[in-house]
Amino acid sequence: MAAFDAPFTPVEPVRAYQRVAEQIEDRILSGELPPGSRLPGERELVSQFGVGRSTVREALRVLQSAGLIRSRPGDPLGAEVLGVSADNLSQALGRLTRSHLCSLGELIQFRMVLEAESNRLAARLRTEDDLTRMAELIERMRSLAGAGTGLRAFSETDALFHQAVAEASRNALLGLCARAVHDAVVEIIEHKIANVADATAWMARSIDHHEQVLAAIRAGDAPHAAQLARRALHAYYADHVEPTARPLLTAALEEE
Amino acid sequence: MAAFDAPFTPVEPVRAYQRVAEQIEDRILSGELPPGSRLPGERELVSQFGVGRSTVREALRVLQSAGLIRSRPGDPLGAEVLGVSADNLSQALGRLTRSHLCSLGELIQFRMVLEAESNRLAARLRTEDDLTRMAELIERMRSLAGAGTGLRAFSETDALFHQAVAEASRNALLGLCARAVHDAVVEIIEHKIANVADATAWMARSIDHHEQVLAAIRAGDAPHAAQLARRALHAYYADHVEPTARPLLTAALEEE
DNA sequence: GAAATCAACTGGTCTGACCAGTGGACTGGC
DNA sequence: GCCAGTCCACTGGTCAGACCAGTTGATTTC
Repeated sequence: MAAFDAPFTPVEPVRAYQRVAEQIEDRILSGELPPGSRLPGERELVSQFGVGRSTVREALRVLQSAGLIRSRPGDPLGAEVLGVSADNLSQALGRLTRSHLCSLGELIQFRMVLEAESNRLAARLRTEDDLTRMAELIERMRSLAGAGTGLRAFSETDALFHQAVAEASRNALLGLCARAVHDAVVEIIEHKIANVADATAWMARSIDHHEQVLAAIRAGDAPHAAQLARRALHAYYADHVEPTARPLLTAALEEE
Repeated sequence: MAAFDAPFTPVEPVRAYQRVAEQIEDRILSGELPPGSRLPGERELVSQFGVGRSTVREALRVLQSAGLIRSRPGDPLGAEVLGVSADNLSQALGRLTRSHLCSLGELIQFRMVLEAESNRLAARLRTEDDLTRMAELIERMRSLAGAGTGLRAFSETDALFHQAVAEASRNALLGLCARAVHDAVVEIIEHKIANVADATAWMARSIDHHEQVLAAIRAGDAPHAAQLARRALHAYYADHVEPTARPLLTAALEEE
């Protein structure tokens, strides 16, 4: 049947650097080269693959731009394997936005969807351990806010809380994407974020929000947990998006 | 205040190829180099940037692996600008799955979320033009199924329908990501997809589903439109995911 | 006028070289 | 024995020049 409309597919040449990159990528993704391990030096790879150094280097460039490895001049151990992360995703999302293929408003709306779904699933599937961990993180946020140690440590704990929710939702992909979108958003309106007028008040409100989320998740109230994420993001970002996009953002607010 | 916890950030060296790649990427993303336009030849870029050819080539490799350009040996016009697409996203998602950082089940679940939300928003925001276009595409699917021209053309029209829904939802990002996830899924279980026992029956069911979606969107019944996407994906893929993931997939089925 | 030929390109690859930076071995003084 | 300083082999980053296979368009040939 498949022979009807496309008996043959066009064959395009495979470059040498592609096959080198593929071989290395396969070993990284299969776990044979775990994060933290080292690749041989470039000159060693040259002799192992039987190609020139420029070919090896182009392959390494591709892997590096995909965030799979990192290399440092002078390092006698060779390039370091980083493993797969969400960096590449957020980079791609940032490009989409920068090229005006999608707007900041769409990014925010997308994040509303992801976090809401994360919360919803967490409310249904969370274990006691998940709840304990989330409560711990909120406690840590509270102490950080009290100590006045600045926003950076607070934001890190914030991210950990979201990660804990993602774990409780039993879908790592939701969490990874939400993180990627978050990073892309921060990259775009970073300067405005840094200008939070009163950091203390902001942290207090953030803690309050997280506690509500935790309560909803603990109670297993999936719709409410989802709605909390939507509302919080809308309230926080609505003023930052293009005025024309605001009605669309509001359209994503209610499920019903 | 920011001076408290991180007065200085570490400065890492910027490689020459990075700055070359950045300059070109900026021009592509800003629209100054629209899709279809051509970059100068490598030797020309060498003299414009004042760097060696290997540096230029590594920069082009990075851009090419990001899907922004494409080059072909012997082409006197130089590398072609492709613009931003979802390819990079699906590539990143495929890597996540291949490295077992997320499972096929999570991918499917993620797609359920995206398509459901796309349908929901489309049901609220669609215009008459959107509805007309969707109806046209369903008509085209019907004629393709009747003509027995094979699955490929049918699947293309299918993709166009989903794109039309995404347009109606006024959030391109949802559509792009759904497409990326779709591609990643196809890449993983491609062989099983190709083995659809009875293509005719499958196409008939697909058309039926699309008609239901269109009806819900036309009626403005957002919850129902969303639910249709969830159910269809669940019904189609539930048998293909790891048995342990099935309860999780089912958990994402109902909103309530 | 159509077909075969040719020459001037292109990108892909290889080689060999140099540089700045890194880290371990070696050496000195204590 | 220990620590500081020096040194050197080696790394990745970059450059220059070369060759090849393939494309393209003009030129020649019939």
